[in-house]
Amino acid sequence: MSEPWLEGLTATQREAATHGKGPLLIVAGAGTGKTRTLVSRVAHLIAGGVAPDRILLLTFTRRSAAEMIGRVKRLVPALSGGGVWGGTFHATANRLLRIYGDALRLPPDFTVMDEADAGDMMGLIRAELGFASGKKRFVGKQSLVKIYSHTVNAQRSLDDTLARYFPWCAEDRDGIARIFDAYVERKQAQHVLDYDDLLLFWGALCAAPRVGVTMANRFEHVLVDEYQDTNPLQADILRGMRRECTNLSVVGDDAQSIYSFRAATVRNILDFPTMFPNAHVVTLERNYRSTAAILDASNAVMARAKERYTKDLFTERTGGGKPVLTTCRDEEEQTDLVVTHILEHLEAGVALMRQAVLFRTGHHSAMLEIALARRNIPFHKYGGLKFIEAAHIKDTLAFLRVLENPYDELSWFRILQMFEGIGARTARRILGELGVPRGSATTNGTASTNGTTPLAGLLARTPRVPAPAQPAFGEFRRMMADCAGRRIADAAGDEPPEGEDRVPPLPVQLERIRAFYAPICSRLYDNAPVRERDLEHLAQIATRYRSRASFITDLTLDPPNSTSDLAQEPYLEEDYLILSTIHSAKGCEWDVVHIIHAADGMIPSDMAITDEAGVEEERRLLYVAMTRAKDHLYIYFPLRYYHTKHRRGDRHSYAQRSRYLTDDVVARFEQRTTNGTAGGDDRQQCGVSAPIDPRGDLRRLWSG
DNA sequence: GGCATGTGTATTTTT
DNA sequence: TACACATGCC
Repeated sequence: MSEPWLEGLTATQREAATHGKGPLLIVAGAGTGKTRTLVSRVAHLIAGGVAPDRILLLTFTRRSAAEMIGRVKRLVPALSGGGVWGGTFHATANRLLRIYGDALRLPPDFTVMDEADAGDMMGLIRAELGFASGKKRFVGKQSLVKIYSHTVNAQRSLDDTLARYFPWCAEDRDGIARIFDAYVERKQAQHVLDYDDLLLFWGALCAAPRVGVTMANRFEHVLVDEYQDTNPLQADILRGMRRECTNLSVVGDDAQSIYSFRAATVRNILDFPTMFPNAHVVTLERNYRSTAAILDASNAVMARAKERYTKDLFTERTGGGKPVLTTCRDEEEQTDLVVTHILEHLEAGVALMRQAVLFRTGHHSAMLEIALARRNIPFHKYGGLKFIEAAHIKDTLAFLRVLENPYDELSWFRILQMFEGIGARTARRILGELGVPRGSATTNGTASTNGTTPLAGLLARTPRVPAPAQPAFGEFRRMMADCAGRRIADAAGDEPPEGEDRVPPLPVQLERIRAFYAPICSRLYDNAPVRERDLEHLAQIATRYRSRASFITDLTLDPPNSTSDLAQEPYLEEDYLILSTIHSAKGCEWDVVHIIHAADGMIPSDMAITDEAGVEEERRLLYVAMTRAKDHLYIYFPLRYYHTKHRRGDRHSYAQRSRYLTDDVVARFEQRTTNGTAGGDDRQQCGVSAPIDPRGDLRRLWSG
């Protein structure tokens, strides 16, 4: 065939891949070759003469963008230099705003803050406006961020959002509104954008008369993956990006929409033909991934959904046996069995990388991680806590952030409180002396009052600092001067020349910061050596970057996964098992999939079952998890959950099987119930020598 | 004004 | 249950 990028596609897939101009909606069920189709489509466009850098591919994670572009390159070898714009909505927004931001009077040195930073800023404002010390508890800072974010992303009024999603906060409405006002103003004064701003400003850019059109027309084709998990604001952006040129392809599956907490709505995919008239619709229903038995069980779960939009998937794959539902005595036995099954498949020739353990929340894998580490089974965990959220990482980054954006109050605040004898109060006073702007809600000036930045101010003169902090503070000023490529001025107001060329390279700056921070780290936290290793890891990442700005933004927009101290950094060639939250598993597939903690309260999560929509979304979550499996699917249900961890006795409660595993669903599984002797015998049978945990055996003495 | 202790509360999933 | 927040002591 003369078009290798279309080889092996079915008629429907080919129809989607070769669609000409105008809007295209691909409704693609799980495992129907969606990625394959999208990749082929991009290759087809390029082969047809579209310049790669005039193609924008919006994906859910940076990882999937990179993977897809890699596959396109393999299909179109001529495309060596790359050039296709790929990434998340947020990363793309950041990139476009760095180019076109002038039109919105966006300062060129803006930095991006993550959700935790946003929470801290909300907390600061909440306290300053006097909402922290009332008789009644005012809405907390994390909740404030959630409400704010949901309001912005859903493009609804605050009243609406409160009534519908946060009814228990509705009585604080006026206070919330005041805090939001101050929050918006302060971000502006400090040259910072939060996640939502990235989208909001991109949207505003689209609407700008001249630049908007220029920006939009820069792209001949826009393609969006996982469209079912976009929110109204993102839909608006797409509309703004496609006013004159309507080449827009979106791919999604309403049965896999699992991000409503981010204001994603399935309406986007359902209303696509209305929003973009003359849209061509292609539906992919044939599943190429899973065996018939796995698909049958997955379909059975979805059959009970309250609302269904697509038909059942079908497959012609046979064999592989029924999926296995194992009822375990407790989490410990579940862990034993998972490890046993994994090793069995490994012996049978399925590499660890082809196997995954999926779970609802990050900490559900805690016991398993310990067991894996003990048996020297390498693993890589996706989802859960990011190491970027660790205090020592945030501390270190605060220095870089201030160097990049001297108006960044939160980072200043964080840094100042690292010194002995400086707490919140003193830190706030020093912030004032340095002239860090706080917006007009407080009387401080705005960014450019006296033409000098807070950083220049710090280097020009030492603020009043309590005695215990003084030695370190002097060192701090020298360190910051080094990193900024400046000198400490002796005469006040005598600011040294900019001298950009004297700014040391990023790794050198980071080295300098680490040296300064090391004693602080061991004074502030207990397990300093572990943290020090994390910082080495951070330095390692930094070597890949030329610019400080892109290092900082990339870390917030695309944070590396948690480096669990138990998991030894796996080398690239080395085989390792995948542990993942179900959310992070979206779009992936494995030969063998293990779903653990299929108990009510886990799947569905206790937190999610407050309303029917939540219960339905959790159902889709289980469906997503199940449809990741190609050949073998195991679901585990621990009967008992212990309340106390290390105490004597066995206070426990009995769990219910996940409500989605109804009898008709279970009938599609091979059911196994252990009788308390599962671990040891199995291991001997399959010839795997696994050390037995003495503590586990000990516990059996009083819990069996 | 910093820092430790005690009480109360949210508690998930990700950019 | 762990963590954040607020009060009280140094």
